[in-house]
Amino acid sequence: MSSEIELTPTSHIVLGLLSISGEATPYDLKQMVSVSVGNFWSLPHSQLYAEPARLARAGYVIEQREQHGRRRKRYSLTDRGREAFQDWLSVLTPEPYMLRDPALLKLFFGADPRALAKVQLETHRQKLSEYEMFLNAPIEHHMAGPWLALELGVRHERETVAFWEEQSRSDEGSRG
Amino acid sequence: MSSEIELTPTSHIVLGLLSISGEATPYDLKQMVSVSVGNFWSLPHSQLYAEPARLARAGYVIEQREQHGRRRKRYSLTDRGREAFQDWLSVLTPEPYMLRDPALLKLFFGADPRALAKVQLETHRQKLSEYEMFLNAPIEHHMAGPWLALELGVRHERETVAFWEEQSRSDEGSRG
DNA sequence: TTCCAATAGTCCTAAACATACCATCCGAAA
DNA sequence: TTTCGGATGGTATGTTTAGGACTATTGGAA
Repeated sequence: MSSEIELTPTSHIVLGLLSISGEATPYDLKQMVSVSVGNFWSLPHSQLYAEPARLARAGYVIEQREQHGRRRKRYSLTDRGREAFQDWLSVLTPEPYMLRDPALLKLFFGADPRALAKVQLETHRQKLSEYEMFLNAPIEHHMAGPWLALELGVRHERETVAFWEEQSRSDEGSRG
Repeated sequence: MSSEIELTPTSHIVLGLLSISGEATPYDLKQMVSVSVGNFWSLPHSQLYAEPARLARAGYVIEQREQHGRRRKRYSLTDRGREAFQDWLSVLTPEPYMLRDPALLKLFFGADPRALAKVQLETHRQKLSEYEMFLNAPIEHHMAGPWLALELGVRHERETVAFWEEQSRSDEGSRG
């Protein structure tokens, strides 16, 4: 029965969140994503409805409808799903990462750095302070993984803010 | 005639490269991308065949076949294309940036940081030294945009390398 | 003169994207 | 007791992308 599908990053996010939470509706997933992985791996919420269904068809998760109210779909891992997730976690190959920053693109193609900086600083400072709030929150019980990911996020943001600050200070007429 | 299309980041990359080079075949674009924007905005080479054609249909570029040899298609900007590109360059909105790093995803979901670090260090050190070679290259004539983009790239890489170095040094059993 | 590597281009399918739209629930106020 | 709005929850749809697999052309060396 279970048709063969390719497990994509999206798949692993769903599997991972289910392995943390035990079970979840797409809406739950959406909430979880928005405060965690969503910070560094954005995906449209529609994916969080489509992907679990796809995983269910292939036997990685099971789908059960709630009995009352909206009869929402709740998903949880099957053994196959658990296994697939662990496999993915433990295979450490140098997969390509990808940074996509429209501002960087504009910078590259010659947009005015100072003008760009003005807008970028706003965005990135805000992001940074959001992250730092998490970092400084008095939690004694945190999971190592998310914590480390957050730390790298903060470092990137700090560096980015520093960069744009320099740009915003740089004087014009220094063309090569 | 020219059907209306949405200009995507890919479109702007093509327009931008054409505005720099005057004209180019898809293969040329491919080469250009691979040593420039490709470093921070990856796209499959097939896009560089499809996108110019799409832009041609909408009147942003014109397509002319070479007369001899392979009769390749050479593209160049129309006025409309030039204009659209400048418009894009000058509109500075806080568009979202995106970092997608499978390693970060694994880190988040609990992969062993030290094991991850081993692989990541290799990749990122290599990338960094590649960038630094560019930076140190004795060029007196460089364009400001690419140079700045490169600089930010280097800073990101340095930060990333530093992070993974710390992870690879961290001792195990320090769980919260 | 055929063989190979580099060059150059095409095509296909699944997945991702974006976003608009639709439906349900619940509590407050009219 | 209706009705209204906001939060919750979900679906549908048309493009675009991803990313290979595949094909073709060319020039040179054996």
